[in-house]
Amino acid sequence: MTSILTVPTLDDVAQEAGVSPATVSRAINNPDKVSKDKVERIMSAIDRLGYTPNFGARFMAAKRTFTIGAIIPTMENAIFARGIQAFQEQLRHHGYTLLVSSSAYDPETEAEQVRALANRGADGILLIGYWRDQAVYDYLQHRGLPVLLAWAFAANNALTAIGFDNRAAMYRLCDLALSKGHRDVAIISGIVEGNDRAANRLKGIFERLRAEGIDTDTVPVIETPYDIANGRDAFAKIMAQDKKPTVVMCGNDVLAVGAIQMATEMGLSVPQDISITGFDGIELADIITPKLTTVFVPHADMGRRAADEIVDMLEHNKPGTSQELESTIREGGSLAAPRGQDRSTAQG
Amino acid sequence: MTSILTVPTLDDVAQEAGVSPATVSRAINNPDKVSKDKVERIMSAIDRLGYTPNFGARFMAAKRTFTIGAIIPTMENAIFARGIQAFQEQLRHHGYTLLVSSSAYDPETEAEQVRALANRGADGILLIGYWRDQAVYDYLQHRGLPVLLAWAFAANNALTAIGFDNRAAMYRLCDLALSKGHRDVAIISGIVEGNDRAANRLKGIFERLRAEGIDTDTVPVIETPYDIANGRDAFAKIMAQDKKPTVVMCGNDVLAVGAIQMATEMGLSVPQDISITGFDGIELADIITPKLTTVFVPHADMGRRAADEIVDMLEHNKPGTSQELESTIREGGSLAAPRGQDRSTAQG
DNA sequence: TAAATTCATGAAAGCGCTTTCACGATTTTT
DNA sequence: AAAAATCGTGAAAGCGCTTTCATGAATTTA
Repeated sequence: MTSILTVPTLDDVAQEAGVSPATVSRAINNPDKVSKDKVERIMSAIDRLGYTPNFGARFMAAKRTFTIGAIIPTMENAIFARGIQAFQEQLRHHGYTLLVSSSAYDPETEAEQVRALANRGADGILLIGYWRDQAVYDYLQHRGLPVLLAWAFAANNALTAIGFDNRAAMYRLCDLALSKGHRDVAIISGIVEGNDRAANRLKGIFERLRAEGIDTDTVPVIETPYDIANGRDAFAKIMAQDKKPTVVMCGNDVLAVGAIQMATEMGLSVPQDISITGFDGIELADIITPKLTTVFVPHADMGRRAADEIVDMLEHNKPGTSQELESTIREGGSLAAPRGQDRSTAQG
Repeated sequence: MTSILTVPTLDDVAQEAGVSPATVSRAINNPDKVSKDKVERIMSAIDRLGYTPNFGARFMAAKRTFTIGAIIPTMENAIFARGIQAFQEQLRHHGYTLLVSSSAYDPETEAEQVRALANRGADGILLIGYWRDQAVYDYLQHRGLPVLLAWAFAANNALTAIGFDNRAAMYRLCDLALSKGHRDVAIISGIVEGNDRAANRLKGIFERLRAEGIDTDTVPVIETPYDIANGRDAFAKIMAQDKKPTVVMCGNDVLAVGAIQMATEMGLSVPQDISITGFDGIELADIITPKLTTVFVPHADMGRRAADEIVDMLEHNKPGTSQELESTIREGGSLAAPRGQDRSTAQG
């Protein structure tokens, strides 16, 4: 047993191995710059002492931490939990550590956390989506910190991003709804302000509806934070109005699940009485009855690729290349032709 | 605009404010030890320069980081995601930062991450459950790092823990099943090795069954990692055997959801043909049809309390006091009297 | 009013590491 | 065999902060 509460330092290792501290440092970081026998002696000394390098000191001296910071809106949504889990695992393979924090969708908190991560020596930062105060991007650039954006992809944006086109995906889903014969659409959207993903999903629906000649000003839209309970409330509110929709398109699966629950409780059967769609393709979508018709996004894959990409950016000190991922529509059964409408002849 | 890629240091602030670095440091950490006017001058200099203290340097000099490390098995299970989210938020209120990593239920990974967190200067560490190599505890003690355990509570254990009694909770749930008339029980358990929560849940069932005079050696038990797909497979396997149970008790909700899905696919209706129970009380439990009869655990509350407790331990440098939380049974409808058994006269 | 405290401040040491520079020993080249 | 290049190593500086210690000024006590 070693002495109590004395953490061995690099100098201790040097002494134990009978070499200079410089050599120990090299043995750890550049073993090929040190003679075989000394490396061995040093390694055994390290084992004997139970030495592990002090992170703070290392950071101070080397300015590198092999740490990536990530700020996500919340861990409570499975899409981020899964994506970040994959991100972390892949990062580990590259020898990097992940520092996560969640901003609870609050821009101020996010900005603060960006600073915190920078000061903790994050070598690079992963953020969700594009929209945020320019000051944040300025700060990051000022500190020379590479940023990678995830969960979104916009073709003509200079920032490196890895994700999918929320607008196009929702456009396609809306297209599917129209093709089944729906013309009366209502929307339960996430909060759009400061959230380009939510905004683009909404935009995707609107664009498709307009292309169909539908006046989007008459389309009921409820904007509410992503939460099952909010999905329930919003659905109830929508169905309380005079003009009832035949399909309710939701900004994500969480809202859609709430909507389905409420529909069921109201005695409406989905999709016979009302169709409901989601977005994300999380587990919930597959467990609810009926299964959700939703946009499936490869979250874990995105996390993995994001890890590869940001490490690549760091190691080669290059800007990074954006990647667009495929999202696919998964038909679960919550979307069908509206009442009195034959699926095969679907056309308004 | 400040110069490119030059992060301001404390010395820069000192110069800008016309005071010594020592005074700046004091103004930041002990403002009452510095004259009013200088504090003001320093603060404005800090703002002007956009200074934020370097974490590594601070850690080196002060040996405190106001950082808590947490290692959870996985972020993919909502129980940890929610608990940790609450833990982090509460920690933030206390002025602490959270560093999370997940071990994927691998003891080696966990041990490694404990070291990593220690070297990053975590002031304290949160771990899940009791069971792990004594070497980990020794290491932690050697480094003088306070540990708090969560998601488990054992009355006569010296380690500070905040959680609930998995064994007793499962005992009660099993009791409920027996009281409905079930005698033929099968179990889908999580992997028990190295997981005291899983082990105790299993133990709780066994104890209750033995108290009823049931030979637990004849009870089918499948041990499998927590995963919906595994729950499905396990259920199928159980129902493929000659002796069919009337109730399948699952180690957590995730397994139970898989079991229900498979039961439904096999054409069995739950709970008429077969009863299924869960554990945890996550969202999924409420969304599946039928809703799960499960043990509800106040995960977010546990996270919040854990934050309070570990901060208290740190600030007052005291051992900390364990807290037992209440878990409650929530009847969802997936557990009912077995076929041909009247609920009111339930008795085998 | 003189002596004793208290207070605000700065100089400087040191936290544990990496890395530049210098140097002698070894190897390669001519 | 001499000159040039390469290699392994150690001394020492420095990263950005906190904190002890010393000092002179302001305040309190006797």
